[in-house]
Amino acid sequence: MDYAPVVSRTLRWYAHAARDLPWRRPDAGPWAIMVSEFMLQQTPVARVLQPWQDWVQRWPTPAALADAPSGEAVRAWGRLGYPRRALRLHQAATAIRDDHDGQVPDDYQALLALPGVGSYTAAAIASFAFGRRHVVLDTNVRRVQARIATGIEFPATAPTAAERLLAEQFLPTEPARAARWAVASMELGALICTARGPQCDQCPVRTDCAWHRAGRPAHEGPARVGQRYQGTDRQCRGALLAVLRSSDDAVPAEELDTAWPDRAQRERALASLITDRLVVAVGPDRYALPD
DNA sequence: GATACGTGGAA
DNA sequence: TTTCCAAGTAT
Repeated sequence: MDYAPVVSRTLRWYAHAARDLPWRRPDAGPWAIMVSEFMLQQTPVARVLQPWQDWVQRWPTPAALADAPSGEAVRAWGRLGYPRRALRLHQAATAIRDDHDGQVPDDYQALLALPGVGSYTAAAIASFAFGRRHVVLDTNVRRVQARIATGIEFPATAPTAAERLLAEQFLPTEPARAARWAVASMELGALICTARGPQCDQCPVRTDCAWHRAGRPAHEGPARVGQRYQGTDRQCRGALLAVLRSSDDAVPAEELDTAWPDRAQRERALASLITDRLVVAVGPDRYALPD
């Protein structure tokens, strides 16, 4: 199948419809882009904008972040969620400072070796920051591909080998064009080809879309497993960490007690936070963010 | 491959 | 009010 027309139409659409996001501007370097990619993992753009500004201003280089205590990274992460990302970004910054002369690597494999960088993020940084040709397969692109090429409303739970092969067929040969396709196809998924209420009437490739041509058939198969939050260990961890973030000093255990009434769950969550190195025990029954 | 891992806004 | 889901990674 020749997807060149799909690529061309999408690039033409992106040229006028793209959002003006700060990490896409010419003055955003590889490090600023890398910070944005960490923050955007499972987190909407709207919630990332302010924390990203704060981070790149406070820590304009990987070395600047690496030289700060990891607990400060966790504190500055605020309520973005998944605070292990802050820790891994700090670890990645340390590796870049120590092993890459302070420069974000431009090579996919070197990026992939960094903590918190998986196949998506490595490809995204290589593509967006360095103009390299890579399949950038995020949730948006997967949904766009599923609809255009496969004719189904939603892709499988996890990326498959078939999806990667399909993505290769879309990817233009020329690196700069491939990089533009990567960001443009993500944008199409984020703005038009959305999970709920897709705007097919505004879609530049609706005539190329197998799902649209088929009359937008509803998704078959089991509904996705819902992710509960209320009452979970994750919520408990979040509550405990919020207390520690708000304090400049170590916090006595009694103060954590007030943040989560269930003792067994609280202790289990605290232990897991310590295992994850998001929290350290300092002195008898006192806890703090790590150094 | 399934599961754990935060948070908040929109439907 | 409940459910869905948002530029994933690590185990």
